[in-house]
Amino acid sequence: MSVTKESKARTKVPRAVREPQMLDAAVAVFAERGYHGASMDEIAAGAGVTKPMVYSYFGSKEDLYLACIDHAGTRLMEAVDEAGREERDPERQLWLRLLAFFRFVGEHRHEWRVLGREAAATGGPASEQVARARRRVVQLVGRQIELNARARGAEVVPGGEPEILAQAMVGAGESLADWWLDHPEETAEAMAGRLMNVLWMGLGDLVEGRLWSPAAEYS
Amino acid sequence: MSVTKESKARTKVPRAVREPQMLDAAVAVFAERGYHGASMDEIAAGAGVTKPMVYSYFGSKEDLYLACIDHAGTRLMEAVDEAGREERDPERQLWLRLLAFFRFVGEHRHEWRVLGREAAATGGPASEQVARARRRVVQLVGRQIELNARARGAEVVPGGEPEILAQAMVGAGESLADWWLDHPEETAEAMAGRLMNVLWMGLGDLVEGRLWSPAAEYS
Amino acid sequence: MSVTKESKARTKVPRAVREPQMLDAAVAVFAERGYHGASMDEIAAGAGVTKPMVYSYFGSKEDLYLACIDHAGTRLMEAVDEAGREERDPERQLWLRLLAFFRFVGEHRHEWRVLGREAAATGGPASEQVARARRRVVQLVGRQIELNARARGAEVVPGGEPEILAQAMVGAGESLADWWLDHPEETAEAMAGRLMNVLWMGLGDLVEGRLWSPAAEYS
Amino acid sequence: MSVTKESKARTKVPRAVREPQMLDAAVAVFAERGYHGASMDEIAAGAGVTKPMVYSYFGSKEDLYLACIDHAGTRLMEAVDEAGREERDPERQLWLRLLAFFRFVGEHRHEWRVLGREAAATGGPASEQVARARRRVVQLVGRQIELNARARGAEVVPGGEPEILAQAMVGAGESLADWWLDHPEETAEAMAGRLMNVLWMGLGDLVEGRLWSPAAEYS
DNA sequence: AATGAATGAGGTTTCATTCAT
DNA sequence: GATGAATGAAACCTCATTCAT
Repeated sequence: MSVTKESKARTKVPRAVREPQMLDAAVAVFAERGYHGASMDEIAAGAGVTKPMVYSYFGSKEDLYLACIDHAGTRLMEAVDEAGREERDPERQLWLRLLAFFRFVGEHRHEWRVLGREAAATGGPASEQVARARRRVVQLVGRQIELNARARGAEVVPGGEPEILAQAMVGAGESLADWWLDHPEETAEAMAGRLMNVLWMGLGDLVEGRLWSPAAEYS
Repeated sequence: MSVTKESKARTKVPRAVREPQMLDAAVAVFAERGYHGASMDEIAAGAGVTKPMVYSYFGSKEDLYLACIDHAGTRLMEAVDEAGREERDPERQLWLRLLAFFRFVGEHRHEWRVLGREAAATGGPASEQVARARRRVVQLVGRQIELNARARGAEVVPGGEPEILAQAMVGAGESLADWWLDHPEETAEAMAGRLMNVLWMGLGDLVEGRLWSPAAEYS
Repeated sequence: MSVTKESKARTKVPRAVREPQMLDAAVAVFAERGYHGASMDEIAAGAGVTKPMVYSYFGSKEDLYLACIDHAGTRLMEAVDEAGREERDPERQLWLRLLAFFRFVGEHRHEWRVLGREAAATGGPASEQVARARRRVVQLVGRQIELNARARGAEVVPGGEPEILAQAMVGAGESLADWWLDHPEETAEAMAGRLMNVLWMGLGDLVEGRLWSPAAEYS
Repeated sequence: MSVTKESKARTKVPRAVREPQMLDAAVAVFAERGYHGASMDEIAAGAGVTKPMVYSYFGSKEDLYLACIDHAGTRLMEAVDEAGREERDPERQLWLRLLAFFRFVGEHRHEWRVLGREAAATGGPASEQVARARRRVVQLVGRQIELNARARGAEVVPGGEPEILAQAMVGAGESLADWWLDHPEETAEAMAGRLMNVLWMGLGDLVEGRLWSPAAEYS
């Protein structure tokens, strides 16, 4: 008399399971289409639920977008933060974190995309949230730079506040990441190395043959 | 006695005048809202005409977008190209062009925006056009780097092909430009100087106090 | 106390009910205005729903049109086919089917209209579908003619392939049907009789006083 | 000093030349797209003039349409009328006029199309005009039938008023004409012969081998 | 006589959002 | 908790029609 269980197995999935599914689907769609181009229909379909479910969980399109920003920002911060936690040498710590950044970008393209500048074009109050999340990343990089400066004995970084340099660094990183997408034969290590070279040694040193290389200083 | 001219003079403006008006309005709206977020109604209103006029002149939203890309890309290229045409010293040429770039960005925020990465999210054949325009910019920067490397005696730039470095450089520039928008108290010279510092001397030099400065070398 | 049921009962009608409602409304509007002249607004209003519902059910105007063609074509075929299924005498079978055709036209003017030549003017892939549906009707008539010819001992119908004669027959039928619309005092039997006369006996016989009449042969 | 004449040769074309050009273009577009589907832009372009010219000549889209109907109707009437003017034998006269009809259709597909049933679907006051034009054709055919009946000694045509038979005849003719478009290997003579067979001899005679043939009776 | 420029109204289609079950 | 059904608003685009030159 009992019906087989699989006939209608889509009922009563706990929130803890449904929510991440939706977030993932939303991140993927937002990354691919942008905020305005994304449709709640596609997001719901991608998560395997119906639209009213999405609304019941996240309230509105904008709120869902904010949740995506939070989600992606937090995960990126965690990955980068954890990467150099044990390391005491600031230069090596920077390297480890740059590497973690590129690995994150490589493995979570979608997440990084929604943090990118494209997202800021929304215009509504979501722009603020995106800007805040991005600023957190930039600040983290800024602190790292400051640390390195202090380690070398400089009280402040000359030539610009650390945050400005960090801004440039993050932009360079994102740009390189984009280039990476079209050249998947490169490794995260190679990409991180390039960024380290550009920023750490400067073009000036590069053209005179002074190369920064992880192998030269760390086993 | 005479009314201000702008109040309601919307009759019979020749095409050569209307078209740039529309292009400007379109660039402004696309920059502010992104491709998907922009509405033809708003663009038309911004140009002081009705929608059908815009369609009669540009055919479709996508075609209008392409025209904007072309317009902005060409103007940027011209500005940067002309800046260093007379200069023979590659380093100073790079500086002049960086400066021209920032001046262009400062004076044509909208134009630069539509060339940014956001534009690539359209998905249609417009993405190709945007990518092409951006690649032209990157290639120009790449050639500049190569020139500088050769001037210093290096056959090739170590640490990565010039195009990759250019990619990072453009990204850093765009990121700095964004930061600039929130800090308008800075001058284009200061911004260009910062980018020059980051890229030319390298963080490594910066933290040891070696500063590149235009004032030091050029009167 | 109770209000009439039809006033505003627009909530939650299941798909199996709404779809035919929409089809009927669409057939009516397409018949009256033609494909280009019909507006989705009017169709939706006719079905008592809003436009998005129509799109959600049928996808696009052209798809809705195709569905109408299918619907009408199938119903006409069924009516005509069923009419003579039990009859063994070919002549009487033809008569029964002609009668069924006119009855269908009389009771479903709209359906017949959308199958008419007007439909072919769409230009898109819908024209193909309309042509196919019409061809099915013509083929059915053609087979009927062939049957009659064989029953009278003729191997082939002289004077033209059956399909061509069927083509003329269908055209004559449609034209008579149109005339009928302006002269509703006539019965379907009278109309079918006229067509039978024209086609069966030929003008040549008619002018010599040889009349075919159902009453003369069938009680 | 004098400019070459060809540079701007589109000024001052007399009305007697322009008007037929426009009518022809309009007939072509209306025939291909139907009333609603036709655009004044396409018509103007097809005539090689600008839209305001069309409006100055014909007033409105509907008026232009009416003019097309008139034009086509008149030309068809003239062609058919002239065909049998000298002929005294009614049967041969019918044959000559049927032939003229098919020749007209073959050579002026567009004109015939706008007289077809498709045109009646406009809904506005134009429908009346179309109906009137069509009725003129049907009446002409009707008179022809009556003439033939009288020639054979019948006072009235039994089995239906001549106009009804004419209606069927015209419908059959139009349908055959449509079929003809897909089978251009047939000649106008063959088509007219088929229609003559269907209508004159009747299926009843055909299936018994009694064929009407122009060669048998007329050289 | 002729036209480039311009528009208001209306077309199809999509989308975020909400009921009623 | 979950969903099919439904909608209002707004998007892109077209078209018949009219001025001003």
